[in-house]
Formats: sequence, C-alpha cells, structure tokens
Amino acid sequence: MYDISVDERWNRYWLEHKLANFDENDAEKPIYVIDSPPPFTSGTLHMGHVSSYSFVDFMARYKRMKGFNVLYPQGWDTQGFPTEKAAEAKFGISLPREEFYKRCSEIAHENLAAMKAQMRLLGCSFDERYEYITMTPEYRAKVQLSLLMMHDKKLIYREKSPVEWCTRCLSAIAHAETEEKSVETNFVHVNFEVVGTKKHITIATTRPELMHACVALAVNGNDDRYKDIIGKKVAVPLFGQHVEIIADDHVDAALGTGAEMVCTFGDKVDREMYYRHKLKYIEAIDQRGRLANADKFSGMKISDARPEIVKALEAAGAVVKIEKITHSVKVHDRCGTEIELIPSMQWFIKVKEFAGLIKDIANDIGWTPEFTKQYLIDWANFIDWDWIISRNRVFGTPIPFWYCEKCGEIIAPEKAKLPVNPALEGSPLDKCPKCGGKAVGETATCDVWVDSSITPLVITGWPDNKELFKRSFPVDLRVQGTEIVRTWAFYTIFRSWALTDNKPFEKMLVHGMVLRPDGKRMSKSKGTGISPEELLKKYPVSPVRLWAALSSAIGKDKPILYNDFDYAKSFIIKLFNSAAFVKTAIDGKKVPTIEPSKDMGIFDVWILNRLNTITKLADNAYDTFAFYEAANAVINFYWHEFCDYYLENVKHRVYSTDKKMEKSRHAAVFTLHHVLMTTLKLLTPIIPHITEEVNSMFNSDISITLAEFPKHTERKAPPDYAINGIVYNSDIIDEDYENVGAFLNTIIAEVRKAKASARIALNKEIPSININVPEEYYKAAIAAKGEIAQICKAQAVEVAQGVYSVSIKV
RNA sequence: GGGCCCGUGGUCCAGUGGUUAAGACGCCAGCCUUACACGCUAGAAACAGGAGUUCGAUUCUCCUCGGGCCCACCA
Repeated sequence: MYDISVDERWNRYWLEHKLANFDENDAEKPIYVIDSPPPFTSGTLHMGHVSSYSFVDFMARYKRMKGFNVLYPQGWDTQGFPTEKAAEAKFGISLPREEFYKRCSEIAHENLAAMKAQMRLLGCSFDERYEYITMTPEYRAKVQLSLLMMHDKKLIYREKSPVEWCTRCLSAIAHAETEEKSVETNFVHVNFEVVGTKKHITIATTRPELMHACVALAVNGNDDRYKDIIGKKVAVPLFGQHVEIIADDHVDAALGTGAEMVCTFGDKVDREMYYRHKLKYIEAIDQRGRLANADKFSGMKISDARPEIVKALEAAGAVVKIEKITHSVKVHDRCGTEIELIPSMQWFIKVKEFAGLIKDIANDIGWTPEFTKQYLIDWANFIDWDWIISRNRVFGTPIPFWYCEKCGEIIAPEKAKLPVNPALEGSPLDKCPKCGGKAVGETATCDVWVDSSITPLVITGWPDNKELFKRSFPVDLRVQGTEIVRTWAFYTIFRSWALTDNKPFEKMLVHGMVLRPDGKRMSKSKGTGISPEELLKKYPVSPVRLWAALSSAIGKDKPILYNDFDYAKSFIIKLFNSAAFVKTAIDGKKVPTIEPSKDMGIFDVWILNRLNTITKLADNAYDTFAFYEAANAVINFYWHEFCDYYLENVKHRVYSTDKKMEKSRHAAVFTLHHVLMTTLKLLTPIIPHITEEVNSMFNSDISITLAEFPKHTERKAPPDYAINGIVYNSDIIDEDYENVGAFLNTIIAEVRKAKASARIALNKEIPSININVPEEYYKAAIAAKGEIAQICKAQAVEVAQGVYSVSIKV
C-alpha cells in the first residue's frame, strides 16, 4: 500500500546515497544551476511553495537524468520584520540589541528546520552542502562585500530625504514594500482667509491634522476661480501661519474645491511640490507618527489628532462641510500601517538611472511565460525613486559603513574585515579623511532584498570560489512567482550587472499563485489558507507533486481543486496495479534486454512507436517547462493506450500455455516491461517516490533517479520486420505503425461496443466478427485477424475490403 | 487613466487558421472482462457577444460586455 511512509523511505534513501549531490570535481558533465527561491523562514510552507518548489525539483531531476551535473542549493531568507515581530511577541520589546538579535536568530533557526523538513518530505532534491542562510556571518560578509563594491562604483549614497516610513516598524521602507488599502475617511472642506481681504478660499483635505505643516495652497493655474489670487497669501486656520497660493498643473480643478493645501508631507504630491516650488519645510510628524510643531496638539498620535483638530476647526468656524469618501492609502505590506513621508537620513542605491539597462538585460533573459517579462518592464518604466536600502531595524545585515558626523563622508571598512557591524564596532578610521570630523558607525540594517538579490552569485561560489563561478555563472534557471518580479527579479538583475557586468540567469520561470478552490486568494489572517500539512494527511507526496505538474498553467493563478489530487491519486493506483500485472506476466523469468524483433506483433510495434512519440513529446515539454503537457501526455498514453488497449490486447498471449506461443509471449513480456520502465523514467522528475517504488518491484537495485532520461529513437522497420509472420513493406515507418495499431484498436472497440449493446459479457465467446476495411488497412487487418479473434473472443474473423464497418454474430 | 492576463460542456481546464474541439470531476446506461469496481465500456453536454481579415475563425485583428493582476492618480 502506498502511503507517506513510502515517501519517507525514498527520501531517506536518496539522502543516504547522496543521489542529488552536485559534483564540483566533475569536469565532463555540463553544469546546470538552479536559483531556487529562499523562502522567508516563517515556519511553514504554504501551497504556493509546494507548487514552486515542485517546479524547481522537476527541473533538477529532469536535468540530472539528461546527464547534467545539477547544482541545486536551497537558501533561506531569515532576516526582517516578521521575525522581529515574532520575537517581540515572544520575548517582549525591551531586550538589548544583541540579545534581541540572538532571539530572532533562534526563531529563524527553528522555523528553518521545520520548513526544510517539509521540503524534504516533498522530495526536493537540493544539495545541502551548498545551503545558504542570509543571517550567517558568511552570507552577510558577501552581502556587505557587494555593497562595498557598489560603493566603489559610486552607486551608493546617503541622504536626508522624505522617505516612505512605517511609524509602527520605525523604519524607512522601499516603495516596493507598500501596498494599497481602501479606507473610508472624511473629506474636510476648510476655509482659509486671504490675507488683507475678507475673502476666503476653501480647500478640501483628508488630512486636516497636518494644518500646522501647511506650507502653501495650490490651485490649477488655468482655474478661472482662482487666477487672480495666485501669489497672494492666506492664513492657515488655528495656526495662523501665512502661506502663498501657488499654481501647479497637478491640481485638478474638478476635484474637491479645486484648491488643496500642501503640507510637509501629506503625500507624494506634496513632496513633489515641495521640491518644485522650493517650499519651506515644517516637520509635521515624528517617526512614531506623533504630531510635531503643532502647539497644543504636539505629541498626539495622528489618529487622535485628526478628530481633535476637526473639532477645533469647527469651533473656529473654518469648516464648510465634511464629506465621507473612500480613498486608498499606502500601507506597509508587512504590518498594514499607513505609510508616512518623513525626512530622514537613509542609504540609497542608485537604480532609477539604470532602468533602461535593466530592461535591456531583461530582454536578454528567456522568460517563461513570455508575458511575465512585461511585469518587469512596466515596473522599470515607472520607478521614480532610488532604492532605499536602509532599515532602522536590528535583525538584518548591518549596513557596512561608517560616516563622518560633520560632512557625511562615507567610510568603508577593509574588504578582508567583513562581516562588520558598525553599530557595535569602531570605525576603521578615527577621523574623517576629508574634514577630520568624527566617524560614526551606521546602526541601520539592510532591506532584505539586498540580501536576496545576490543569490545567483552566492550559489555559484562568488566571490571566493572563482573556478566554480567561472563555470556556472550566469545560472541556468531562476524560478519565482509573479508577485516578486518587481523586487527579487528586478533587484537581482540590477545587482548582478553592478557586480559582474553580466546577467544573473539565462532563463526565468515565473509562476502564478495558488488560489483557494473558489478562486480567491488564500489569506493566513482570514484563516482561508489550505496548508500542505492538511493535504499531506490526506494524500501522499506523489499526488501532491502530480497536482503541481497538472495545474501548472505557468504564470497564471490557479485555484486548488481536490479533483486534481483525486485524479492524480487514481493514476498512481493504476500505475501500481498495472505494474503488478506486468510482474505477474514476467513470472520471475528473465526479461530480454534486446527487443526480439522477429517475434513482435503489430500491437507491440504499435505501442513501442507510440511510446517513442510520447518520449519525444515529454522531453520537449520538460525542456520548455511545460510540465502539464509532459505529465498529461505520459499519463494519457500509459493509462488509455497502454493499459486500456495494449494490456488487454496481449492478455491472451501472456496467459497462453501453448508452446507455439512461447516466442510471442516473450515479445509481449518484453514490450510490457519496456513500456512500463520507460514510462516510469518519463515520470520520475515529477513523481520520483512512486516510480522508485514501482521500479523496486522489479528487482532493480539501481535507483531510477539515476537512469538516463529515455531517448527518442527513429524506429524504422527493418526489411524483414514481420508482423504476425507477414512481411510488411520496408517503407513502413513509425507513423504508419501508430496508425495501423490505432485502427486495429478501433475494430476492437467496435466489437466491445457491439457486445455491450447486445448485452453480452465482454469475455463471452461469439461465433464470428465481420469486418470491412478500407484498402490501406486491408493487409494489416488480414495480418491481425487471428489476434483480433483472440482479443475479442471470437471463433472466426472475416475481413473484406470496403467501407469500414464492424459487425458481430451472437 | 496606462499595461498585462483571461472568458471553451454543470464545474475545472487543454488545444487549434480547416479537428469527429482533448481530458478531469460530476451526471446517465451497461459490465465483478483471470492487474485494478479507487476499475472498464458506452453516452449526454462547450468555444461570452458583435464587426472585420480569410475560400474558411473557437483560433488572427478591432470593439462591447464580464473576470483577474500590476502600475499611476485619489489634495
């Protein structure tokens, strides 16, 4: 019986025998490197991982069988906010920096171990000797080296600038880490008095709490209502500062009142106008999201201040009306907190100016499916900020620089001293080489994408193992989801270029998301996820992997359907049962290793040719990541041609005890065994546990995962190729045999049909079958007469030339 | 507002410039056929709508409608 214990047994076997190890000393075999995604160590795999890592493993196993020396390391993305959050929840927030770091690292290690076990259970055949973990000193040294090198190339700078800031995480975040959230809010219409007149101008704002940081009012220059007051000053209610009315094309005259206030900073547009009009800067909120410079409101949280200020405005008679509107705000994707724009000193990597170059490299990479490249191109076309790489966190790779307190000069450590932690260690230079100012260590850590955007380099031995790097970089394949094209793919391409002047990978396989059965996204917080654990309680590994293959409409999101697992499971049962039949047919005797050509029957030649065709198809399909096609073709062939027809067609030969039938029996056994074994090999990349198990039923002591992937051979019939003793034309080739076999099967199907409609049991003997066949199949039908009689349990078969028809006498 | 993907039987999905439009699940009928009733055989059932290109369109183009994703805007 097949259950998960079989999977576990083979998983152990492969590991013990090191069957998936990369051989660095092998100079013969071509190398194939897979850049498998390092999952964030959350502690558990989700169905998206199952699908994604299945694809990775399909390719690793396929390429091994194709004779490649496969380097498939698995890495782990350990650092970042969620781990810190988990550590805070578990140990509180008041731990000292180093202690806190240690706790985070413990959590990450535990989670990593759990996830690795899950991946191993799925049969993922990564070589653990090449594992990388982003929080280790070795990995950090590489990340830091990469930053030093990019600094040498003048790609890194430090600047005080309004950045997207999470007031909960107390850190700058990258634009790519933000997401949209729709919220209902008040659209408050407020009167501003034009200074020196009795006139008012009304603006509409969703952020009345930023009144105190209002530095201008903006209207559209073409708006006739306001044309004559542009340049005049208005007084800000409650706070009284006088600000200028400015004209800016951005303002939409039709929206709100056609006038808006500019605060430092309410949103991205404020930031643009601040620069465009060289406005004054007033710090509106602090890093914790509390009002600053707001008189008696200072220190209040934004959420508390908003209603208070509206109240005060109303009391002052400045509020015209309040509308309820739904608009969207940017939130931090990891914690859902609304993003604020807060000026702070941050580290940047120049990327904006390289968007064109990144596009060029993307065009030089093979994307599957092709359209996913567009995700990256679109993103490259839109980026308008450089990459903020600093995060004001603890559990991350330290930014490896010191800087001059006075002039801001960046001081880099020696490359040999890496990894460094400037938050704890003294500067390599006491004084700034430029101005003699005091050198200060940076306390910020890196954005986690800085860690993960060098994976293709790290897995190929960069920077130390130059020999391996030379042979294996760029890597052959990157597998990843569509949702991280703008982060992981984008940054990796850029960093690879910056560090090596080369593209990071030859091919990209970009897959979609696994959705719930109803087509909606799975959400952990809503508890609507389907976990691999749940699934693996119900199904062993092979149906799960087969599901991944069969649902691999690559690049598209795909709902998870239990039908697919059930189907996969029934195929596996079929495989077992048919293998049992083949084993019985062999009956402990030796199977000939060479095809007994002279004794082959038409059905043998037919099924072997079909197998040949399917082999070619599956090979091409794997090579183009068309796992659905490969699995589907092989399964349908095996199930519905081999089992449903061939197997039935040769039963009379297999069970025959007639001495005269000995050779024919032998040929059938050869064919049964050959088709079974070849099919197992064709499916081994996808369902290795089960093919290994079936293979082991046949006294094979060699792992099927070590077998060579079946080759498509041009099978030409030799001149003396006899079918049931009748010599065929020598110009008959594959396709003809396939057609002849398929045609003869339709005769058998017709007889079955006729028997069924006459309500006769299929195994009941009937007196005769009459067949009329078209000319091109006449000879074949004559040749197969005897066999058809045997297969269909008829005493006689009459064949005549004519319009195709089959009838039976009962 | 811009870009991308997708609309195929009840459900999920494959595929194609000429096909009897594949398969799965479900449904209906028959069969315990010396591997398998978790099986086998047979059956009903589909190309969103419109226009164009073409000898011919489900396939290519455009539009409409519908669904999804990404980006921008949202004072």
